[in-house]
Amino acid sequence: MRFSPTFFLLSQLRLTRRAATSSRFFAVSALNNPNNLSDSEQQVNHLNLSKLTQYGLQRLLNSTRDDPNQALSFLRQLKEHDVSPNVNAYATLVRILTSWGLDRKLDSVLVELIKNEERGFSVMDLIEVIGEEEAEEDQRSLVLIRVSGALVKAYVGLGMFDEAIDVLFQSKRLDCVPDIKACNFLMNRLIEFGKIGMVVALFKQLKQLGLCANEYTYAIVVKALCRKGDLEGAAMLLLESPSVFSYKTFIDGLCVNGETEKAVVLIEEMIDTNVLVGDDLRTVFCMVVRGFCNEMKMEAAESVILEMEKIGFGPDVSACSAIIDRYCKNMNLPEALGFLDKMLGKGLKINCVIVSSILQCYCKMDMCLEALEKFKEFRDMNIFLDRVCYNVAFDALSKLGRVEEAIELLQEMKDKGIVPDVINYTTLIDGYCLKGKVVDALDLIDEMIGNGTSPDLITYNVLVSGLARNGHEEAVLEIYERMKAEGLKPNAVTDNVIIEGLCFARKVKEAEDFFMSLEQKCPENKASLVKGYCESGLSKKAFKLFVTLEYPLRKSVYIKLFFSLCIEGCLDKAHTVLKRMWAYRVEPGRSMCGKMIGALCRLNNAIDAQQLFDTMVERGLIPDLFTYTIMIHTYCRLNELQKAESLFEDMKQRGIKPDVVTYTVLLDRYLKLDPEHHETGSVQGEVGKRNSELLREFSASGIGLDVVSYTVLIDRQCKMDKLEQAAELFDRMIDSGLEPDIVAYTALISSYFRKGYIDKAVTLVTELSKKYNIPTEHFEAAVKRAALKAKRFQNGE
DNA sequence: GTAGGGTTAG
Repeated sequence: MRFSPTFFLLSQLRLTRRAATSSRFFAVSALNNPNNLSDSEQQVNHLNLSKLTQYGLQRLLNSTRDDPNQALSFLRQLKEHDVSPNVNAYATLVRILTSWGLDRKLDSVLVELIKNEERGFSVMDLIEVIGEEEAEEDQRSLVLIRVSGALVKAYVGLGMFDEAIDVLFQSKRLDCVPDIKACNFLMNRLIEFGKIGMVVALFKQLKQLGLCANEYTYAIVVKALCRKGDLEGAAMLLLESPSVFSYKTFIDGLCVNGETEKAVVLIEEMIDTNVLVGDDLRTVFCMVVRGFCNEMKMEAAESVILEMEKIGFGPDVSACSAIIDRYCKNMNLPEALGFLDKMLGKGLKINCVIVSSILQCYCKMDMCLEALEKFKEFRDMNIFLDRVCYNVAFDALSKLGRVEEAIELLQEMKDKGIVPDVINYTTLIDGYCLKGKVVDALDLIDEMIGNGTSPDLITYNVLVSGLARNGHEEAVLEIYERMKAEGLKPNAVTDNVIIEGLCFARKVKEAEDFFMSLEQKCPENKASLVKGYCESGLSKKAFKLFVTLEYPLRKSVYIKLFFSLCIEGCLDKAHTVLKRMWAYRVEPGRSMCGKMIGALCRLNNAIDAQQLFDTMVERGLIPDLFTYTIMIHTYCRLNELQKAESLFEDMKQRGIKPDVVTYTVLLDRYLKLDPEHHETGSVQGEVGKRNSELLREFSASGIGLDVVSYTVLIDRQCKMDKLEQAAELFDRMIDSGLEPDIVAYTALISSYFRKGYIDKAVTLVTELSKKYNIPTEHFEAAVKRAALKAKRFQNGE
């Protein structure tokens, strides 16, 4: 057959038009409408297909070479009659499709062929048969290249990489240079699947086989080397084939690998030599912005935006969204909004990507309500919100326990014509599970499947977690089996959420049984059992298991176990957990450090608290006000004033303002430091000096006093026998709207007693007992003791 | 060049 471009085009158009009708219609029309049937189709209809010999079949196929649609129709009808065409028939069909340039049809035929394991011949046989064709050499190799290319694509599409590579080498053996497009396709997908090593090895082998790599091939291998972190190797390869395409890939590689600065230098060179212009330039600028954002170099990122503006790119929405997203991920909402404002002023149009970052930020900062408000605001501003934005709203509502409203929002989204995807459904399923509405969660699974969206591993993990946490162990196991049946291999997370979930539901026995049933118990699973035991109040059992796990664990395991043991008062064990954590260099975050320091301080374990504190600072985590204060408090309690003072200095230097508690803690310590000598005037010494300093600083700071700080000051005056000043402070506290508590009363009362002001003491006692409903008998002994003391004092004893 | 969203948190 002669190849004519016009003819080729026409045939394609016709095929497209026909393909638009359903295949069912196609088959039926072929059978029911005899007038439209070609000779060969009529032959098929009149034959008993199941008795057709392979030879006859091939002849039939051959007779359709002028109409590939009919050839395909045959294939379909044969399948319906359970006839498997042999290798020769397939070779004929492949030849027909190839000669017509119907690549997509060829692809789907080959995918079907590969999937069908009962075909009775190997795919290599097919290549062989096609290779042996008697046609002209040009024609033969054209067909071979097409078919091997299509086969590679088909295998790659099914994730069968080894087979794809075999096809490449097989066709090479038949003297056909592998299709470069297919090779590129294969290598690209290998990268996607993280099989970087295979790409590099394949490239070397193909080059040895004489493959003519094009610029895309080089770019792909550059990408692979960059993924591996081998930037030098990538640079070397770049020199071999320096196309703009490869350069872009390399620049991206630099940015992704934390070498954005180098990318900038390279780009500057390329701008100077006019190699990079237009959209290519814009693209690499965006890469650089993203790179700087990933490296947290925000000034650099923002300056690139300015650079882009200078060149005339205007505020680029992609680059700007990268910056906003980074600020949002850092939970720096003011910067994010400030930058957005600035850019809006310069003509940036806000879009749903930017909106989603901002909404997400609110949620992360535990401001779900605000996120929802903003969602509505943006929606009412007529900004198009896509399924990602909706999903953030679903998540916010779910976390607030308002899943029903999330479902209403889902309807709103659907009404706008947005089809929910697997992530949308997963979020909502999580929402139902969080509320314990597992039946509704299961209904959603059915709904999504009905809408043609299959649950994925995460969906099932969410579901199974919800089922476990709500104590439905049979359902858990049922879904677990269903996952396997659907080819979704449960992963460690699946097993972990089941173990922890069942423990959460106090089904420890079931959790243990499940754990035992696992064929392979990974360290993560054991860690989850530790957490599960903690969850159900079995922290000692958890600890026993924990000590046998001699490898680093998830941060959350240490934290959970640590706090559980602290609550149970098992301080030694808690300490062991902490030491293990350090030994394996598992770093708790700032808030966790703070909490752990708090727990250690409450146990007066200043040494470990300090060590954790120092580790925190070393790792660049600045302790917050609470952490500083609790450390200062602990040192005060342990009478290590020097350490307390240096922490106090330290926090002020870091710009963390001490609050009323911090000042009170320090003042109280100085006050109590030298109680014996308060009357001899030693308060005028070092301690007293510091005390006055602190007081001045405290009042200068403008921080209002609270009940505790008033009490400390009252106590101080009492200890110095300045009872009038003490009483004055007491009144001032009441005047300022504060309610003196029992401690405040007691401080003054005891001084009155001590100094023999029995009447005043009794008045306060009466007031106190009335206010806090305490029977006066509680004070009788004290009153008697005080009265006796006063009498003795009067008698000069 | 499918930016940004879903799982093991107290």
